[in-house]
Amino acid sequence: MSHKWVPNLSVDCVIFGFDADQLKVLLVERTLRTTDKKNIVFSDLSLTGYHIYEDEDLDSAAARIVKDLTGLDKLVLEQFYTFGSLDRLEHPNDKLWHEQFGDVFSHRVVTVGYFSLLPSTKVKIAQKDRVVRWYSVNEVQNMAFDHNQILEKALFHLRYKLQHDAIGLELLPDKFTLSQMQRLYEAVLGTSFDKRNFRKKVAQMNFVVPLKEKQHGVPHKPAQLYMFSRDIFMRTRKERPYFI
Amino acid sequence: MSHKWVPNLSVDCVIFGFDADQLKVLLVERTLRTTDKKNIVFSDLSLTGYHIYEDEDLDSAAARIVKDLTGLDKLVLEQFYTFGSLDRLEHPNDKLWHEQFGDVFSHRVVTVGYFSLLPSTKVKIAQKDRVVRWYSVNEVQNMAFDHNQILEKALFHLRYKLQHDAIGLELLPDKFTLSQMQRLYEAVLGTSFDKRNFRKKVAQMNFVVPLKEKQHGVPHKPAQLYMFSRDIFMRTRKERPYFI
DNA sequence: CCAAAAGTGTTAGACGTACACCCATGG
DNA sequence: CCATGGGTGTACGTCTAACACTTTTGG
Repeated sequence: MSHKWVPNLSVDCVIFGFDADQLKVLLVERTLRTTDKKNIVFSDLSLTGYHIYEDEDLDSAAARIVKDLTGLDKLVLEQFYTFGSLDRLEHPNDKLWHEQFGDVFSHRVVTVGYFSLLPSTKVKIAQKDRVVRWYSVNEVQNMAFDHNQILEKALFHLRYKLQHDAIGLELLPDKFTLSQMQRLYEAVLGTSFDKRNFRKKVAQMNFVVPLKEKQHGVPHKPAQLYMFSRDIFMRTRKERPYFI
Repeated sequence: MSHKWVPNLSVDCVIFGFDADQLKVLLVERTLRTTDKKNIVFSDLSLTGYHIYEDEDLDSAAARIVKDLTGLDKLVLEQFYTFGSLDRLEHPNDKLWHEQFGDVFSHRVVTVGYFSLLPSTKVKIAQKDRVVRWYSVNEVQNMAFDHNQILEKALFHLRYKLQHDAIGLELLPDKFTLSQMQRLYEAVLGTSFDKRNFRKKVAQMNFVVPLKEKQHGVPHKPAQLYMFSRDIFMRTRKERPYFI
């Protein structure tokens, strides 16, 4: 791997996570300081992205970026849209930011958007030099570059995938309860479901498998735990597309 | 417009058309001749694409390419996927083709795929220097570069759009019969529908509007003509997603 | 024994699917 | 009058949506 990057091509990854009852997204703080490093000019948030390398294809670049940030590989990672407006890096803050690098980014950069799903509890974020945190998707505003737009489009695709591919199960921990699953669907789709009807639907999804195990130490009736069988899902996905 | 193109970024347009009962795609002949121009080294087919210009965004590049080829603007034109494998231009024929241009394309080119829909009868193809024709999507094989793969992915998106956005109506002429519409859906989705059930569905789509007009000069009972009201479609699309 | 979330069935209406015959026209 | 595609209704089964109470645990 040469690590010589292509100046006008990047990949941005929208890493979604789910935690208790909120849909989260993993973001990096971008802080511009004065040259003496004493004062902050501005500070905002950006998606995790980087230029692609000359000898690396798009999917690998996305996988590398996610791996570097979370330490995880083998995530669901899917390309959803490519952004190439002429003005995508033209906000005043973005220009200041680029000046820091001697203006090497002055031309238009086309970025390929990928999204990734994982239970937010799975991640040990190990970054010394950058502040990386989970943010609730509802609370993020005024991100760097055109990243609000990219997040918006990623959300749209996530909602679609959740309804057509049942892929949202990637956002849950390995063992989960049906209530957690329902809260995930409600958080992502922004609706609410009837508990009984939701469970009837799930009962038809034979890739959601009950375990011989229940919750422990909860101050109420312990719930049945389930797992997602990727295997059964792959074998039966064609017979029937599942919707909630 | 500077017309200085970006060497590692292109747009490829998959232009779908529908004609009687076949789904077609507009392709360009790519013929490599020996330097004395007397003999043909090889000849195959490619999608219509070109590099983007430095001062042009992706959507505009796609619109320009379609306009140059068909003379039409204001088409449905939608980005569907971006292709950036390292080996996408590595087939022996593709290498020979590039050598013709003194190898300027020797690095990896990332291409953004767009698809476009129109009734194939609407197009007057006006190209002196290139052979451009409609081909049935079922009959095309061994296209240039990775264009088979791009067409495959475009087809997938077309099928999806047809079922979820009723956008396939763009493929029909301004006035059409319900049988034509049914043949379109059958050709694109590769299935067949019961005539009565299909018509019941269409009856629920209030953006498919009956005209005060019938077919003329057909050797059978003349069919009611319909039009697609983009206006009604836009106003009602949120209330209910339509599927066939 | 209280609070908290888990778990469970029925009914009415909408929708999907299967199926066969008569109609209007041009030649 | 024949060939061709246009046009129509019904019945059955499945899916959706609305709705309320009992259970099990920890504190």
